[in-house]
Amino acid sequence: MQTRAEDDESIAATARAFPEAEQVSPDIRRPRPPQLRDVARAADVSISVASRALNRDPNLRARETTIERVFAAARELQYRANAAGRSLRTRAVGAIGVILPDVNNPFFSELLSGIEEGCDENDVMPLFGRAERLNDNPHLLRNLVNEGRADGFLIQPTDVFPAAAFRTLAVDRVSSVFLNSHSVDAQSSVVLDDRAGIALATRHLLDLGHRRVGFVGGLPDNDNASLRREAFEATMAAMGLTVERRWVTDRGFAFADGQRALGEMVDAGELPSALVVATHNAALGVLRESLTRGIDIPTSLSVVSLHDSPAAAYSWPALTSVRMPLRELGRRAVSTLLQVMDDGIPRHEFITDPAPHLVMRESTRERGLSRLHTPRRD
Amino acid sequence: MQTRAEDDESIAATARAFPEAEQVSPDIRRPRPPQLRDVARAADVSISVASRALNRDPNLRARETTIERVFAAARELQYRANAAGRSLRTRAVGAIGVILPDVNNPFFSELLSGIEEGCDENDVMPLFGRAERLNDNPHLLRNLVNEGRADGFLIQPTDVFPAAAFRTLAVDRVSSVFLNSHSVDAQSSVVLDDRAGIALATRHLLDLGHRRVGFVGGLPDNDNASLRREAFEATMAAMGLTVERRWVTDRGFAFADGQRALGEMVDAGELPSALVVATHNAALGVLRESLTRGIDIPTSLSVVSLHDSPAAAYSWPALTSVRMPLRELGRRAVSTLLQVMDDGIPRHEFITDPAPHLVMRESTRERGLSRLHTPRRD
DNA sequence: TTGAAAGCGCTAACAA
DNA sequence: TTGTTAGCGCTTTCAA
Repeated sequence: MQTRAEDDESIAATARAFPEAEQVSPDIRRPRPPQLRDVARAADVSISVASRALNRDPNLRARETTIERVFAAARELQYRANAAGRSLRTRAVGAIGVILPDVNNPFFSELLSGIEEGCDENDVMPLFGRAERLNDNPHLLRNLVNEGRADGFLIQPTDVFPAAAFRTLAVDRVSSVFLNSHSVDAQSSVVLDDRAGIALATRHLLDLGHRRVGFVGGLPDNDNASLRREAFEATMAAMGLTVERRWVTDRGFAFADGQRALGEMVDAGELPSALVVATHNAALGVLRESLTRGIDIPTSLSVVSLHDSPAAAYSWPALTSVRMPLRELGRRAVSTLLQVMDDGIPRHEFITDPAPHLVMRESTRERGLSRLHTPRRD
Repeated sequence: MQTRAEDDESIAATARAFPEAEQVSPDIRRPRPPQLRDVARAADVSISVASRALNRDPNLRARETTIERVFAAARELQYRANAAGRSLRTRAVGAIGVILPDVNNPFFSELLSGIEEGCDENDVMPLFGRAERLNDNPHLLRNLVNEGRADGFLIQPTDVFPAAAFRTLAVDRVSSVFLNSHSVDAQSSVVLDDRAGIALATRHLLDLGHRRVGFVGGLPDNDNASLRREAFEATMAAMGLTVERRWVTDRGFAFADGQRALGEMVDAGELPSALVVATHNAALGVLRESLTRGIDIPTSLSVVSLHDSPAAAYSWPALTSVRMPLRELGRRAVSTLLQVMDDGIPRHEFITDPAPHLVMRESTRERGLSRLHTPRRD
């Protein structure tokens, strides 16, 4: 039996642990979610029949009515299999890590939708992570795997990525699919038809009568950047046009790179009459720099970019761009990853359908036409 | 001993199970991650001592060297506790769902960083989800809980949110914290000092000599919008200034709402000399509309917005804005959620530190000053 | 100061 | 056609 002092201390300890316990009613505890055994009981079958019915085990030879009873019970109870129990048994957690750089890049919105669609279709859970986080926490990917939180990864690499973080994936033999990366060390990949996109953008300018066409590209040692530049040069060459060196830049894919590219072209002398910009953010940078420098787009310079986004409609002037099938990229990336996880065989998928599509806005115009809309007064 | 026929059948079965096994070398299998038993063996202790040492169980009375041995072994093996095993036992998974609208809103980048920081500090895993997804899949949150994938939620609600999806959280007694929502039905919340932010923006304009100041606000039945509008009116009143009705709009927080607000103000007649815009995207819309309509910012109209983002530096002209402590909001939201999950007591936190901070760019100017930088030619 | 063992929810091998 | 049961990796109670 406790003394009075002990009673007091015990009460005090309780009070410290629950400083506002009086505000919490005891029945506020969250009820236990329904379990497989509840479903089995409700359907009047054994737990194992319930499990095999819900998982559509082909080896289960049961009456159709029995199976239907199980499903009805599961629906009724809003049963969802506990992920931990299942994962412990199956050594797979039904979740994939999705590592993207720079989540606020406006063009990701559609990619994210596609990935979520693919996940919904295949009943897996996406775990989104910003690539920046790998800098603070280089073991993140390995930890995710070792903790059994992710079965595989979707990764969009960039120039500024900690490549070492991805090496460990190969070492640990974790399935991963790279998004729109033509880099050779991708184990598996799903890529867009960048070549067709750039060709479409370039031909658009040629169709408008432009002949002095420049190219704002990515860093020279980036595989995607080289591919896009080659596609530009090939399209020009197919028309019998040569590309002036001074009108081709390779500063990078970011907003500031686009600003710098246009600035340097201006400083170097005469401008081309039109520019293909290899990526969306750089094109926004070009637009911004043209405002700063008083270059009128599209009257004196037409600009078209690879990749579209909502921000393209918001810019000044609204940006003409080539819309790439990013939603499809996301969906296919998920299904490809699941296949790779299933059989361990690397795959390289190429998305040609739907094809790239030109979205005409205000930043391109026929060569030599004067602008139509209200000029900004000064 | 097996017969030849049995051998054959066994081989056939293997082939069926691994249809393209010849392409996969046998050692390509992913090695089993280290387990607690491996750590225990390496440290020469029992599995239970290892567990209690790693979890810093205060009831464990063990030699310091023993504990150190366990940690050394864990480090050596890169041990990470399997989440499924732990979760099965503890009924908590160490993950929180983070539901945000409109991931590509540029201002989220900093909020996301803060949330990830908070998660790293507390060793929990964020599961990001776009609110749009709740439309396709209204049971998402409940499923996440019933599957044992998330222990609680961080939610940023908006006008277009399926409120019903959140009701179920309360019904199911799932801990959740609302981000910067002053809405009354938030069980718990962490909010910024919007009032101070709006006051700072307004005073900035007043300090520049503006007296005819307008306000571009959110929808009238949005709690945050009302609060911001009241703060604006209070700051004006404190200076003895009245607010003209026609210079106050309540179209909403989106880009297009800002465009529409300015358009309607222009159509209605004389403009104020300065505008406080209650949110970032709407301010970008105001800037865009001013270009369309040939209104020179900041010469004829100064614009300042609540909330800053990288896009503010990219707009034309670069947007002067009030930087709110979004990173801190993210960090505190995580720690608050963990507290609520721990004791079930709702909390309402108010972030005043760091204080809102004015970021001067190009969209505000002293009343009556002509512009300094190179005008855009026409 | 340390260890043995039960049991979390599920799947699948095996038994009936 | 259906049921019983072992065991996935971990934490924690209880015993030593």
